[in-house]
Amino acid sequence: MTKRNTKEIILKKSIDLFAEKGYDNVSVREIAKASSIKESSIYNHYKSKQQILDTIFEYLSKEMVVDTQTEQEIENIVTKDITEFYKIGSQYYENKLRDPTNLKIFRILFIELYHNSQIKNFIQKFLIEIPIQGWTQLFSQMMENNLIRKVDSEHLANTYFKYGVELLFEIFLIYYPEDLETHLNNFFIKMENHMHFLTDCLLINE
Amino acid sequence: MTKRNTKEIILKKSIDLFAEKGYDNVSVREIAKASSIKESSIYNHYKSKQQILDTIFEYLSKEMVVDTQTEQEIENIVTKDITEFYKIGSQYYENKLRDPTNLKIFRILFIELYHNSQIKNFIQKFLIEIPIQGWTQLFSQMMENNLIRKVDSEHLANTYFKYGVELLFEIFLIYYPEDLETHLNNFFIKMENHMHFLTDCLLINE
DNA sequence: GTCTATACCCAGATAGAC
DNA sequence: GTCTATCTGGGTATAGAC
Repeated sequence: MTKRNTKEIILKKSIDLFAEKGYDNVSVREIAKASSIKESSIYNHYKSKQQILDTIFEYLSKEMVVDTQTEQEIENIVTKDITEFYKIGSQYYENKLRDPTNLKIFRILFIELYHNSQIKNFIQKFLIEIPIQGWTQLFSQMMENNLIRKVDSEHLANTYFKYGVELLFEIFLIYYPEDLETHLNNFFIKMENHMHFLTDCLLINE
Repeated sequence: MTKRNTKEIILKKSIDLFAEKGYDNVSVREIAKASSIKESSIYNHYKSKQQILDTIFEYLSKEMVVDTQTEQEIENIVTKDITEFYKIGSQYYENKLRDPTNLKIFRILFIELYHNSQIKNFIQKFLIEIPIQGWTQLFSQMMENNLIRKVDSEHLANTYFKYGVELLFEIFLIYYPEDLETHLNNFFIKMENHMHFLTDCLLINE
């Protein structure tokens, strides 16, 4: 049974530790100890501490790819129901955030954000540009379908989604890891309430 | 002229360096070099690196105190003009954010937030609780004055202000220090636009 | 109050035996 | 592939002369 996959254990334990204390505040010695291995052995699997971090980001990048099924769903919205719109638009993020490993990696992203341009690009893309674009599209459709009044759809998308991003900053930078499950559940509830609040404000008066 | 206030120079240079690279990534050696002094001399003014950081936070805490004049102004709103409401409500934050030293210290706060409970409390208080409370009060007044439709004023406050906090996270964690001036100017413009967007959505139909 | 010199510790990483 | 042993560098902080 040489099948004790050391390389993967090192990765898992690194994710745990980086998420808890930040990359800089975790030593290779700690990772080694957590992995029940000697420091030097780590270098048989990763050429440096940095490479462990790179591997983690690589993993997440693959995770975040928008599958073609979701893309299709967004394209094919013909329903007239706001709830249906909401479900389709939020499903993608909910799937990603419900995964425990992803959560830890997100925590790492938020911690290291300030001095890592790779992360900056990632966050800008996946937490700002893509979502705002998607929600703008969805709100535009709602307006065309006369579900809500016609206003600046991009500003509406920002109003909706930046609220959520702020909540994520709170969760990952302030509350983590306390009551993570609870905060996350509240997050989804709040986002749905927020959507209702906004669409209520924009109801068509007939 | 023994009036070359070393203690203050050390503090200023520390603020610069911590804001640039984060507390952990700045060494006492660096601070000494930037202050044109030897490492050991720093310990004549501060008993540890940590104490320099404490002094910085102490400074900001004094800065952020709400003066009684502002409090009075908020109490005494009798005007019927939305713009006037907005000015009074946002003046306090604008004053704080226009100061270059405060900006650097805010950057430090955002960087160190994830592992410093002192900062967590500070941010929760000054960037979440107090503002939301203040804006809730202001929106309530607007509703009583029939300037906008009656909706959940606290949710409206969150909708308004969390948008701004998210922008601050972007500015201090992603864009800093590039085009800081520009981003800050845009921030104030965006916040005013956002206010108009929300109040427009809630205009009374007569 | 500032200096030189240094103590002491822990970081990341490597060499080479098994 | 894992170990022991060790290198090198940089970190915070102190002692004691001037």
